[in-house]
Amino acid sequence: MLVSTKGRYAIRVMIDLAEHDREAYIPLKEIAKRQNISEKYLEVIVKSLSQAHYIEGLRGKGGGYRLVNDPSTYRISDIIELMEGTLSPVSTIKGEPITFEDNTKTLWEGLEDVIRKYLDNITIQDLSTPVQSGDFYII
Amino acid sequence: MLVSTKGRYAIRVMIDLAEHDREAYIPLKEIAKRQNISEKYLEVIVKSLSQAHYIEGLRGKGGGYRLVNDPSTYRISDIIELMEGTLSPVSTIKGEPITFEDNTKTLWEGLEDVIRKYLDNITIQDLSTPVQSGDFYII
DNA sequence: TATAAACCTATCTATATAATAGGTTTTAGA
DNA sequence: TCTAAAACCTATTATATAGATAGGTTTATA
Repeated sequence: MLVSTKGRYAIRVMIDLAEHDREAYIPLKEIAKRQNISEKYLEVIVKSLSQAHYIEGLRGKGGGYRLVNDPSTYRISDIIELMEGTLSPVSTIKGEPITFEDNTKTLWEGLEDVIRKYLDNITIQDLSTPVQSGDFYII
Repeated sequence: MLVSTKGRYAIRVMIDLAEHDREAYIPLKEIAKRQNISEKYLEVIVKSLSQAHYIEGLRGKGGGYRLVNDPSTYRISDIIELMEGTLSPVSTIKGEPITFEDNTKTLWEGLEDVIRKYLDNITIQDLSTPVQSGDFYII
């Protein structure tokens, strides 16, 4: 498994935020309910997203989270790399890259390459249901 | 991590066999030494390869393992799928495919697709140092 | 008949995954 | 000014997976 629930849930949180009022702060409770993920586990995930300045939190009543930038600027590759620590398809030893035997070195490098190329070209915007111009919000 | 040591070592065993006398049976002990992998752990790996009829073993003195087919017929995708159980980049719950939220379903399917396409087109032969016509064997 | 090999079954340990628990701090609004 | 709602913080726990190891039995060959 290349992408664990942390990576997957992080993407869903970002999509959720992208699909709702970009100016407003959305409470985690709401996201948890919509995405059917425990609020406590989401806390773990948004912490990373927040520290990376992908999202920002506002404390206190009326608080929540919102995206820092436009959904089109968040590449899936970056989110996964943030959450998983790497995009490499093969294991590393104590954080150090493994020493590949020559024969398979290019195999794994090439694989990481196609994975990265694919995920580089997909953004949160691509995965978000666009807010229709006909939609209206109660602000 | 998409590919664990099981998948990686399996590929190395296959390459090792491809690079040596195709008719002869190569003892695991030799492969273990060359590849610097414990013989006991390799036993676990060759068991799967053997059950899948990718390689065949011969017991007793003078025995060992050899490839069943030509190196060009072994796709890396198949070997990894055999060893890891899946080529899917995301986790499954109790062996059942996870139910994806619609937004990201195509994301993960697309990712599995590019991974498979890449690995489908590489065979054990591609990773093996070809036996030169100038080389000679003592048979 | 000794030796070398595959083959078999079980066990083990460390790490990563996936979460949960129980708080403290901050802020808005009644 | 108090209360509610929210983020934020630190620690713990359960389970699964990864990555092996141990100790044997069976089989074939020279």
